[in-house]
Amino acid sequence: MYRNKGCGEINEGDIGKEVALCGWVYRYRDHGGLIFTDLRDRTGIAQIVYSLEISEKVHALAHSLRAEFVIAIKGNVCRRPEGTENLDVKTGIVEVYASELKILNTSEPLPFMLENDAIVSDTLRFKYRYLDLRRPFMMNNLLLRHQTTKTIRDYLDALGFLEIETPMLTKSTPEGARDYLVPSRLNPGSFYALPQSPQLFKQILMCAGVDKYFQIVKCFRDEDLRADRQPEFTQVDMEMSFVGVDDVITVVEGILKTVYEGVLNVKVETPFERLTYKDAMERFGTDKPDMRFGLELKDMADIVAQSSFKVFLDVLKNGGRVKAICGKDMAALSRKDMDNLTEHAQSLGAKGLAWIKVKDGFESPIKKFFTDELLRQMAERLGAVQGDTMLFVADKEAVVHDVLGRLRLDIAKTNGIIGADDRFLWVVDFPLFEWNAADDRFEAMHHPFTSPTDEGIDLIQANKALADKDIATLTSKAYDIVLNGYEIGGGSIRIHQTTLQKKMLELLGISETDAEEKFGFLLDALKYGAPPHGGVALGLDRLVMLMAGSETIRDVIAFPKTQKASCLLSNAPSQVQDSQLKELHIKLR
RNA sequence: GGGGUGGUAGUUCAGUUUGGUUAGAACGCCGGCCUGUCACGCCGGAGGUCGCGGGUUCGAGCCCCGUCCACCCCGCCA
Repeated sequence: MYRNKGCGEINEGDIGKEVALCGWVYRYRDHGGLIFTDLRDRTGIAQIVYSLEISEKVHALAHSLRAEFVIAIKGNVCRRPEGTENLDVKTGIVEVYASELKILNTSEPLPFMLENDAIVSDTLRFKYRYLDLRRPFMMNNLLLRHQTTKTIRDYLDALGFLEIETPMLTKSTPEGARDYLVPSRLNPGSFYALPQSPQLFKQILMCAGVDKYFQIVKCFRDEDLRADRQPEFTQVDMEMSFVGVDDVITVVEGILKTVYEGVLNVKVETPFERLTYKDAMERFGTDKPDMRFGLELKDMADIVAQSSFKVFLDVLKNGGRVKAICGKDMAALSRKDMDNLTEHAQSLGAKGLAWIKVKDGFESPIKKFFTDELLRQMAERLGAVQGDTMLFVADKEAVVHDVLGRLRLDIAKTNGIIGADDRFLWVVDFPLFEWNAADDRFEAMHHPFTSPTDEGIDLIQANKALADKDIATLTSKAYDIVLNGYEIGGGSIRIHQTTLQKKMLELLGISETDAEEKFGFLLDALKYGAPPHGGVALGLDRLVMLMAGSETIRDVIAFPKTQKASCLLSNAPSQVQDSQLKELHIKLR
């Protein structure tokens, strides 16, 4: 027997007992006649004492211990002498007097220190991930992720969901992200694609009568990486039959509430707040607003229309928008600061950034175009008080929202006004289509199987040719779940009738042959009694990242990839032998 | 594809503005001392392809050109 307790599990109840512990030497403090080591395993840290009075032999051996040696000890648990307790450590009331010590393995000096707060470059962390993961906060992230998936599995199981696996070697889909391709040896010139999501298969499971499906599953998208995006990531994928939007939302709210309360012990109020896509864009300039602070975008058109500022007036005349946000405490910024901020806004696509400081009256290069009354009205609408700066963007609506939405985030971060509590939000009523100017056609905003709202269905099935502007106003039964400004999930009610699905594909400009080729198997399945169904997928990595209070999903993925999508631990991707390529009928260019 | 930040000892960084003797610090590492430490302490020591390649120069960590890697962002991510 190596051990009968975890290092972090010994406590006052063990005093007087002999325990056997195993683990890594986290730190050693050699006082000559008395040696202490902090012994670490997954459960925590225990202080081991090696004393000449217990065993000269053990004491001598302990002298040779170094960081990250793997050892097994036996010894008596004792209360620490009064005044030497360490209340920062869970086991800090007690210590173990080693009567036996076995060195199970030695360790070379480490490439970096394992302290929680040690700053280590990502390059080293990824190359020596097994060392990085030994750090308590990383081990905690693994634990947190496990507890989260376990809680979700249990919760969905209790609701009658079946966990079903879908293929990893599947078919390339025409829309969406770039696919990872896998060559088929048995079918020269043909390729599988790794799934971007199990979308079609889960809908087909509904056609099979599975009723409630879920899967915690890897998905793959060959796109550029970000702090919150990896090429392979994990979805909690779900699909349900005979449900509407509210049914799906209720399940997700139940999951998140249970996870937060069960894993983090944080109380969560349901139902979550909901915003329509339109309101989210109007008020926050984004479809994934961070609700932990205000600084909302305000429409200024009616006020600035009364001014003589030609820039604003021209924008309004051309159908553009003039909106503003309140830059808290930004009146103290210098002219140069404001120039930098303007440059920043321009880099985001704005033509410029107009500002009016509230500072013993108003101060601005454009002040002369506004009467005092108009300035007062604008400050009032924005809630701008002494010390604040009003920031204006005038442009096409999309630019105004994008620029102000980002500035809003920047300002909140700089001023530290982001609330401490996590804020869940549903964004609903997404547009059904999105205009793709580059390809000169409409695209599905969510995906081509998303159901329009009921009014939309009526319109589409009225069998009249729809004008582009009508198509653009159609909304869908799609929903996103947003947490602290991150999209942590999304889904929709699907189309379950062949006729409507065909209409949709038509509107998307996907030919019948193409549709048949790409996802004919779904269209077929809809013919044979497909039930109404809908679902959702949660981004597990992002959810756990936010639960862990981390800034990047790499911290909650055991073996993440770099920004160039390589694995520094295994050195993937790598070249392969010519013979392998030959078997796969592939010739490199 | 584009913009930005960084790369100097095992690690984290300073040194680059203004080119000039032997490239520093802290932590870690090695040796010694130490019986109540917990980031133990004290004494001593070792440790460098300044990412890589080229150029300018009497002389390059520092200037110029190229390139690689990591990170952040834009595009992209239904």
